[in-house]
Amino acid sequence: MSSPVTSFRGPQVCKVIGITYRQLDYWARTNLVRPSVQDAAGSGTQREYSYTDLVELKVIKSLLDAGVSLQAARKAIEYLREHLGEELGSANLVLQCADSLLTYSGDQIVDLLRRGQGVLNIVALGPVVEELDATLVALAPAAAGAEPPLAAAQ
Amino acid sequence: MSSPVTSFRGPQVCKVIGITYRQLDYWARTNLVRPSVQDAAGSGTQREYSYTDLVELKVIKSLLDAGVSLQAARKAIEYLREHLGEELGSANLVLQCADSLLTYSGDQIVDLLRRGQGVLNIVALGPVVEELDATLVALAPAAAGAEPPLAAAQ
DNA sequence: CGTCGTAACTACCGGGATGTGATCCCGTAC
DNA sequence: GTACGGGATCACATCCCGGTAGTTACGACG
Repeated sequence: MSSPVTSFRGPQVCKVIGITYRQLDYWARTNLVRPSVQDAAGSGTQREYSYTDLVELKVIKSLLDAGVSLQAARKAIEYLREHLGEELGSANLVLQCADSLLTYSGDQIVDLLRRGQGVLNIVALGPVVEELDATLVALAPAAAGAEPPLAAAQ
Repeated sequence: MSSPVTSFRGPQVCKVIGITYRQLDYWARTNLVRPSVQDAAGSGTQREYSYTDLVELKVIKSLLDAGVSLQAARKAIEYLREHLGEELGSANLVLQCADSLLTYSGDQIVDLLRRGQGVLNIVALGPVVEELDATLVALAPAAAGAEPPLAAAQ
């Protein structure tokens, strides 16, 4: 029995995340998210993204939809990339000025607001990952039977 | 005894808020924040901003510093403008997708995070107004003895 | 080998936002 | 009336971002 597909080609990624190919291309070329399975090597080759890449892309898309600039999203993803091993399902990615951090309770956020000096951008990662997984399942035929590793691991 | 100055000219506003004249000009011309005391009428005239204008400008600046786009800030300010009469010192301006709202407790924010679908941008208005007032006091000579109405009212 | 489909790549363009330098215009002082 | 300072306005340039369309190149197929 063939193993589930765990890599995704560019156009599939666009469909799953809800972005244009141009955005994906620009984000790859400017080193925001390069495909970690297989990067492109010129015309005719293909980019292959991992599930983790998709999580990052999904977070970026959520931030952009919320009105956060691409520049700020870049910084946040750099931080997230260093903490992907942690339990994301219950974490919140918090952007505070140029810093990012993960919080795991509402109290932590309230505390940040009280001690902070203005603005927080908060990404609840649970819902983001859930929506990603749901989209992967819904588009499974189109994505060649791709199986969300997080869902499978649970 | 002369009454305290309660309006601010363009360059003073730039100094207080920490933005360039170009930004102030662009924001006025594009109807983000027009001076409510006296708008410009061509070269040689002067814009005069009220304290409320300064609060709005300060919130915008805080949002931009946090990486929020000007477009998203526009929406937020439209909402804030309709609720300025409320107790801002203890309120949090929360941006959720295209909607904005004011919350007054950490519990409300935690609840929004649980029920929401991704990203919140939160402006703690207390610290923003406090920093504005502190800057006005510190620059009082430059701002011709301007007195922060909120501080005076408290 | 030629053709085709697919995806990557490239170039141009436009919109948003802002920097920079120059010019315009008003109010004030002499 | 002239000069000046301050602020508004204008024009051009730059950067970021991404849309659009055309070109390039690879692998599959006959």
